Amino acid sequence: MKVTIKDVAREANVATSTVSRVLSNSHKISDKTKERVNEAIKKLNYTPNIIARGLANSKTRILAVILPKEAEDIFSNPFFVQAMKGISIYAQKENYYIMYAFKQEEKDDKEWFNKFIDSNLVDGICLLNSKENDDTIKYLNDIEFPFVVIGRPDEINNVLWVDNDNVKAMYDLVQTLIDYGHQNIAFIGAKSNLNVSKDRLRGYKQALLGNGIEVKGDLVYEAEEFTQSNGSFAADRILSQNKPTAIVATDDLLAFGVQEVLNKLEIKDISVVGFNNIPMSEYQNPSLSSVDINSEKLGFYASKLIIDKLEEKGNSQNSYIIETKLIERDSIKKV
Amino acid sequence: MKVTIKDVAREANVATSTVSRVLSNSHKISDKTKERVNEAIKKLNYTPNIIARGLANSKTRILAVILPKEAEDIFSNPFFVQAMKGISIYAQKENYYIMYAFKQEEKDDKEWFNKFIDSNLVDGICLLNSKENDDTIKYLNDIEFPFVVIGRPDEINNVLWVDNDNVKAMYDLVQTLIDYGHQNIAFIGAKSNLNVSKDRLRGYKQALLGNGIEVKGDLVYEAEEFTQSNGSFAADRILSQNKPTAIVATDDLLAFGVQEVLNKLEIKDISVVGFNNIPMSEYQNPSLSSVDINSEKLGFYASKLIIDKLEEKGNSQNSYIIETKLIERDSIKKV
DNA sequence: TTGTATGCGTTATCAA
DNA sequence: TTGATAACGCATACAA
Repeated sequence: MKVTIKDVAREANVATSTVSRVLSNSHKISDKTKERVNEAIKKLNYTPNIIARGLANSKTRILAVILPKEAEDIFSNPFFVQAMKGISIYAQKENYYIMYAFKQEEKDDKEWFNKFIDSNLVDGICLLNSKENDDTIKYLNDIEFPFVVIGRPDEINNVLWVDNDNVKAMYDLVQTLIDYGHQNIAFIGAKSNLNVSKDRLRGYKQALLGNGIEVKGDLVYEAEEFTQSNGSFAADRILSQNKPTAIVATDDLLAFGVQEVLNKLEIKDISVVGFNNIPMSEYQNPSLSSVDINSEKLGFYASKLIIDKLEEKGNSQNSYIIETKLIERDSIKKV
Repeated sequence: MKVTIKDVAREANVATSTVSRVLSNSHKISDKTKERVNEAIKKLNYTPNIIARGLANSKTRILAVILPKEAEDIFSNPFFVQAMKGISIYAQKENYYIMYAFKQEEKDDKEWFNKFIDSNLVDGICLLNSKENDDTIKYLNDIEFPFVVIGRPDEINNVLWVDNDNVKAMYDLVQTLIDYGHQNIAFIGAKSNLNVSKDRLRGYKQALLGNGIEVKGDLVYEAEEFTQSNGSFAADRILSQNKPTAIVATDDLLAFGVQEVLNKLEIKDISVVGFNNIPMSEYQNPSLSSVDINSEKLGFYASKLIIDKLEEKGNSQNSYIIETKLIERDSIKKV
């Protein structure tokens, strides 16, 4: 039989409420009873029943991580697992539990969310959506359910979010390339409707303009999907019209495609840089330089934001900008 | 305010117990009250409180998925996310919830597990360990807590598990290569102490012997880790001693390393096949053939095993063998 | 500082 | 077939 607070109370010769107080470290309790109770707890190997506790104070300390139903890259992009890792690190530190679920079809979206929400199972939600400007953000906002988003949403008011500064990340990258002597730099992106895409393109343009370099249309290509084949296609396209000395891609998979083309054409003097720094990048030929977006930290601070809010820790911000880091490898050549 | 069973009872003019019965579809309840209650439920938009329900019948319908603390490949190997997806599909179908957690340090392992178990939060555990013969398997078995393992454990008695038939998977692969005319086939593995490694090596040997082909020591190399660089090292080693027409690797990352060496040496007539069919394989040059282990299905049936056990659905088996499938791509050449 | 009693939202037992 | 009520394990308002 499970040992309950009653057993501990009996063992320590106190009331259950006293045990409860010791558990929550109430300050108005004498040291000696505190000690006695703690002894009993240890002796009986007592662990509080989370469910009962949850019922009593209508808080479960459970978070739900919502994964995209079928992001094309959820299996190839380590972002998701890394973010989940980061989330769990802070959560565990704060004694929170984490559930996960893959998002459902659009139509029964609300109904499905309510299963989590109305059932009182989770205290907060962490959205790992790839799609931005999601209906669910609006919905959760409307019903005032606590949630946090990884990726800056369009409507910022009242929503917790954490993201990289994608303008700056790309700006810094391009600036570095310019510092290395590159003047003719191409840009390959995908999903141009995403904020992250827009921001990275903006950073690219700003860096060029900031250095008095013209932004040329034939050096910019935005593909449909973040895939290797789209990257190859884009590279072919750009190379047929211009001869850049460097190509930046907003995703490593795109960059892989670029490298594939360059290798096939035996072009060795074009630098390539990707984004996300997925594990495979290191093993490309040449090893691919990439901007690491710090996925684990994104998750960590998302977790922190939502938990701090739930715990009503006062002075908490409502967003974090996570720094990125250019990992320089062989694919960057100085001119 | 949340709407509870009481509100429904009042609305429908019945007792709470009646509502509860309707909820659980009790057969001894008149159709007309059933209808009346259901109307009230719909009208008030009532959703049962999972926590209260959990307390009342000491079952939460929550499963916990335990991920390895830091498997070297947890971020690069899509297995984990795919398995989690599979787990969630069956779980959702059966109205189960899923939590996840990364395994902790060895030392406070038990203590950490007890947080899940003694706290009555989860009904069952799903182990996604890479390490086999894990202490936790013994522990969970000892305390008789329901769990399922992906990957056949050493001690099979009473433990639920799901796995591929790794002997057969490799046997079939090698047999296919032999059918294609290959006679000199090399084997590259890693972590030789794992069951999966042993099984795949066994399958390799059986296929060769079954075809009257001698197993040569200089065609077999077992590396430390499942990494690309280890694959390269192994390929170098083997090529320095022998000249196989095909190389099978027990992991795609190893195979990537093999391909890297072959490309560098401009060898085009050696077939290469990997295992796990990670997304990148398709984009290798040449595209890498690989044995797909059906991760999602592994997860699905793991979920099914543990849930069926919890639901005490009688005639359930205690293990499933999930079929594998050779995905043939350009890296396989007929001799 | 500690104990008593009540409630959290369900399910289950016992009566009716 | 339905209703009243006692659990489930814990937290807390109120008393002492």
